[in-house]
Amino acid sequence: MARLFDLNPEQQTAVKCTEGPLLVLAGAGTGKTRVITMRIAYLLHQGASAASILAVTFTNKAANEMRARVSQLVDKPDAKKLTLCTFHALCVRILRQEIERFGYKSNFTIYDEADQLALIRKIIARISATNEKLDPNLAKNLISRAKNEHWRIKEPAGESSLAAAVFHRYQEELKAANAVDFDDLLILTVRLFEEYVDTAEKWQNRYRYIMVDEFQDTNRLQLELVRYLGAKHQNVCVVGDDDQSIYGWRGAEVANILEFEHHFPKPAIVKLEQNYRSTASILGAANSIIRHNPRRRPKTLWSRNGEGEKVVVLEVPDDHEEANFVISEIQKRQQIGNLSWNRFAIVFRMNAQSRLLEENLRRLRIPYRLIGGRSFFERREVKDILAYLSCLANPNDDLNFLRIINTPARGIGNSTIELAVAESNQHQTSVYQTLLSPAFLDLLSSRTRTAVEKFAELLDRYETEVLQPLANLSVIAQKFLDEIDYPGELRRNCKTQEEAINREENVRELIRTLSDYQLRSNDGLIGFLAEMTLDQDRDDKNEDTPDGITLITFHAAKGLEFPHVFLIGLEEGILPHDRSKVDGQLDEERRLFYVGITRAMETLTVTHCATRTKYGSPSPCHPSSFLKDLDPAHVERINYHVIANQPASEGTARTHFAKMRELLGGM
DNA sequence: CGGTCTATAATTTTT
DNA sequence: TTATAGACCG
Repeated sequence: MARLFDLNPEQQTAVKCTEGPLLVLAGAGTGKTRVITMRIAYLLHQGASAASILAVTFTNKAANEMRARVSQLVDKPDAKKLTLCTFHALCVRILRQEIERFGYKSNFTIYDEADQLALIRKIIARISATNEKLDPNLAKNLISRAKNEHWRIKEPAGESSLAAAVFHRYQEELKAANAVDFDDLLILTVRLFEEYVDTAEKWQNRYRYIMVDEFQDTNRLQLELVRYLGAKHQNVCVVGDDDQSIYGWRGAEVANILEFEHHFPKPAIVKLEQNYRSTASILGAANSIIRHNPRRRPKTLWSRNGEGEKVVVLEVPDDHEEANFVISEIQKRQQIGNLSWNRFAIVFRMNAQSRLLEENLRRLRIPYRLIGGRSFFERREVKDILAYLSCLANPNDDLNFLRIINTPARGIGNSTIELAVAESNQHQTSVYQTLLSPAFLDLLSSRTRTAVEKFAELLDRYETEVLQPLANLSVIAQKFLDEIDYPGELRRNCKTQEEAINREENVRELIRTLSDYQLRSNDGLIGFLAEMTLDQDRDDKNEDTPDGITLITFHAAKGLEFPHVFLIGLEEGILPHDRSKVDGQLDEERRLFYVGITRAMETLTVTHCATRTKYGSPSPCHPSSFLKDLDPAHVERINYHVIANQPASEGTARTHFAKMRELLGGM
């Protein structure tokens, strides 16, 4: 463990404190991931078995990154035996073994938010009276909140009668479809531990050492889960930073980290305050902002990186000028230092703010990467194919079944489907089961009957094939798609050739992903589908990331770092956002600003506009109230007009020349 | 039923 | 400005 000497004293303490509860307060850029990975290596070195170590993260990305880094420190077989995953993946793993106690089958399907919404829409349409209206999105949020708040209580929350009815029905239908949603994964696992002491003990014994990353982002249920798992051995190490808690609006409880000792008594507490990322100026600015939050564990970041340039704060006339200024500033620095575009990030509060930037960057032909936007999985063809595969894995999942029952059209029309749904409701069976029943088939015309029988036979045949132990899933999937002529369907539904080609490529991509999956996993189709649902952020996973300026929201920027960071739109109403000025959410907005500041390694520029075009019309803006808290010792306020009137510097002129030549050359 | 029109509202989004 | 949902009409 010679590598231990690479760590600072606090980090070493955190790594070596293996027994009993441990709270690591890891400020931004203080080497948090390093501590966790080293701690895992240290535990193994001390003789702990890899199978007894559990490390939980929030995102798949974090889990993958951690696994990669641990793999460099420990033996390969050990690395494989570690349980290193997200909360939800851990719950899936546990529930695949235990869920039958709750009346589900172990091949349960996981509904993502789109599935949830589709189901809720269906239910609202079915049960609401004509004069009643309920926004499905609102209903989804109510249901999720109710499930999270009342998971101990069987009765739904006292919402409006329609919402309560939808809630009730929703839960019934999920169960009937042998499906669970994201909340259920946590709820059922916690309930499992609560209600079955022997099972709880089994898992407590399994995981002797538990680590939780980003603990400030855990919600109530995730805390419960950790409490149960760690109850016996108490070797629970949580790592996080209350100052970076920015997901309160999604149910994260900062209290979990602020009151850690209530749940795990007498923990060791280690503060990591030495920052390895930023200059002293940037940290000074960050400290001066976060200091104003009342409920927090005080920390003061410091670094040996030197003072660096002062943080620049600049008021610009309007949002167009803002975009202009930021981009030309980046262009200038890129040119002068011959830097790659990768080193620059522009950070904003709302996705809408990226628009102007994009327009400008496109016009100037500067490469950029826009982070965020959930797309791949919202594409119809991807959803369709996953629905097909889902039906092969769990044909009783009505939602997925109905999605594809007549796609491509195969002679099972709406009236037949309605009849089948009605029958299935009456007999409390799935639509698929209904289709198989002779009683139902007798109700149909001979032509429809043939179509239904053919479809049932098709599913049954492939279901069998998929279940073969040595089944090559991607080959089967491809064969299946060809047999139902999905490519044809795709072409028929596309207006342009271009669109069709694009969608076909998406299909190939998915099949390829399935093929890759099978090379590294033995969990079959069920496992693949779960992974697809639990890891939807797989847009550019395969593509090698090209060079470009990063455009990103404050939220999405957490955990990342860039040499040169521009925080834009620091205006009252945007950051802090108007919609968050109710109850105590101002703290979180401040933390958001803090997160933004601490992304910067070398330079930080903050802009705000005097006027901004909001919803089409210009409206005056005031500087964010947070700006006045910035320690003047680390900040330089620049007058925009002075810069604007400067003649173009040599660097800029050269840039323009180069661009022009490039343009001309291309013609 | 499906297309077009009009009113309305407008963060952030790990699983 | 723009996206979306509901109304409205052919």
